[in-house]
Amino acid sequence: MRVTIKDIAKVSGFGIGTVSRVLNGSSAVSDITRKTVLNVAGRLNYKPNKTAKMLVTGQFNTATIGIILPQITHKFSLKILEGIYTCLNLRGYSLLIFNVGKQREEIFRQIMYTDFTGLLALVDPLTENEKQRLKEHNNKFIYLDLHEPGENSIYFDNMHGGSLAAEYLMARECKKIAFIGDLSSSQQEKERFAGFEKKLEANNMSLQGEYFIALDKEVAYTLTSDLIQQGEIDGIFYYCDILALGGLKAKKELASDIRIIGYDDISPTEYMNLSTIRQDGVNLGKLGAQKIVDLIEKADREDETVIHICLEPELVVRES
Amino acid sequence: MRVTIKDIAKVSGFGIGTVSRVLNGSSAVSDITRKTVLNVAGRLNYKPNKTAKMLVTGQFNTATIGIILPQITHKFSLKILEGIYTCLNLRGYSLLIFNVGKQREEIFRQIMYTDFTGLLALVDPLTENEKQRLKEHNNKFIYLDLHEPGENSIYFDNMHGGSLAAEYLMARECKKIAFIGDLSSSQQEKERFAGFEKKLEANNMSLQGEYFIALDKEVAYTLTSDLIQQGEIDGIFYYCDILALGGLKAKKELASDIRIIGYDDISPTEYMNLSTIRQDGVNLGKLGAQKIVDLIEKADREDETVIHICLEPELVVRES
DNA sequence: CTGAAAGCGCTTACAG
DNA sequence: CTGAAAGCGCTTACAG
Repeated sequence: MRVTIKDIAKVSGFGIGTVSRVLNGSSAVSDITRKTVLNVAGRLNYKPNKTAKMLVTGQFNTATIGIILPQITHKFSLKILEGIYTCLNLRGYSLLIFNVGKQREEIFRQIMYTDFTGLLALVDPLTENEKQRLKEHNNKFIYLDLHEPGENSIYFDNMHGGSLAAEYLMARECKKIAFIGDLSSSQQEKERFAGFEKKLEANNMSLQGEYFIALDKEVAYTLTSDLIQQGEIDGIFYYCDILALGGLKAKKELASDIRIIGYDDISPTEYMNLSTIRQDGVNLGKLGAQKIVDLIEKADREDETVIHICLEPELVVRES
Repeated sequence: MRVTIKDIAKVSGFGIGTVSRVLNGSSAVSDITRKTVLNVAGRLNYKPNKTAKMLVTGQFNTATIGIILPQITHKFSLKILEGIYTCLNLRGYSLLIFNVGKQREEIFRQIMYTDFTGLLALVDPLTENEKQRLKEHNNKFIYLDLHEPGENSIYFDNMHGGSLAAEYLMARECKKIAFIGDLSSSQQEKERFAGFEKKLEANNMSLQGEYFIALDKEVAYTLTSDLIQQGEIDGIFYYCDILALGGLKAKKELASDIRIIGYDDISPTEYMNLSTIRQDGVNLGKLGAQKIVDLIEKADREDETVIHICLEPELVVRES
């Protein structure tokens, strides 16, 4: 199979101890020995086994936090990642982003064999089986931007965010209000929608339309154009800024006085003067990193309180 | 020190084989044994040593690419990261982002003890010593967004980018041109500046001012305001969009007809109608990931050609 | 169902 | 300067 120092020893005629010494560049080896061994190692295409090296030198404790991050493409995920990274850097931890392209089972197999110390799971809930396996191996984990009773979770109050959006629209005299979401049907979306609808109903208004489309600016643009031209709608709440930005384009092009509001406050939103519900993703990431590190470093204590931190979003009023 | 299965065996009275069996949830153990062992393990706060487990089960080959990423906060770095992540996901690799907050030496110590297979180094050149250590351990690496003769590098043609910026300004009748850079004095900046200045000189023009400021929108805003009010400058090339966005704000507020151009084409740039030199960061990241994986997977072959890929930036003309 | 033993690939005193 | 041996913490046939 893989070539080991044993093979090098055999081929070169030296003992494994000597081979090890030259490979580590340590002092006491004769020049000729060094050359022969290095030569053989090269010919055999030797690659040291770091695992064995770690075991014998006792260099574990790699101080690594793993994260499961489904959609790095989404700007908002990147904010969370930025927060995590920043905090971890300060605390002296590296960050291992698990491959999510693989089958879920494959990820977990990998996790179980990786010497990381804590896990941050974003967005996607873990199955009972997965949680079980993590716990068996004494791996701490925290949900980020997602919550579940009984599990460590740090998340945003999406219900409240949804209700803020409803208030924004109602305060601007909108009477015929619609919701445009995406197809993910995530916990976040469900809650934003629920909070939104509930607030509307509390004010004796009912939703005039709800649409679930691909998470794509252009699709949102087209849909919004249609809606404006049909004239049945005068206010729209978009599940997130990506969609709202498409809507804003339609609103501008048609010079419509429809009111619209997005969610997240990602980078272009401010520049575009789009009203939105801001979530502090960087802060969520920082908090998550901080808590997981705390959890690990204080792991001895029997402090079994479940972490549940709910961050409040904030209405940002601009000119949309 | 750390508690091992040996300790559990001693305390519980069972052999280490049995302890191992219950810890792995494997079949053949009596219920009472399982309970006792689990109990002892719990009391002793046992944590399995993954390194040993890996060694014995032969589960190395963690398929992990490491990266050294100095400034994740910079939007452009995030684009590269996005590209890397996307490609790695497809190829079945995980991504380990090394802690850069630590001392450099500490990072390398960590790298040497981490079972990753390839390294992508962004922006910051490695020292001779560091390169040496990587090579000794047969770790492949590629520079990203940075180049160095003799080392694998994938990077942008910053000289050309600088000259494109000069052409943009000259084509718009600017006669008194300035450059605003940041304090990093990075390879990127030097080359953009050099390309810019050279192109100016080739057209018998000379730079009317060069300023090096903090990488901060507000600082760029203030400086640009001053420059506009002094009236000595009619065209500015900014090292990157972050700075140019500050300049754009000043231009708009003062309704100046000064011409400005940035670099990178990060997300808000398009929305703000700022002209810029676009670099495809996502693509750079993808290419880097692809090449490092190729390098690893074909490591046996004696294909020692140094990789040097230079990506061309592109002028994006908008209304600034 | 359980214990003793061999072994994963490497390092490092210890003799010589 | 070099070899033989012990050991890192764990798993897994092999007997019993």
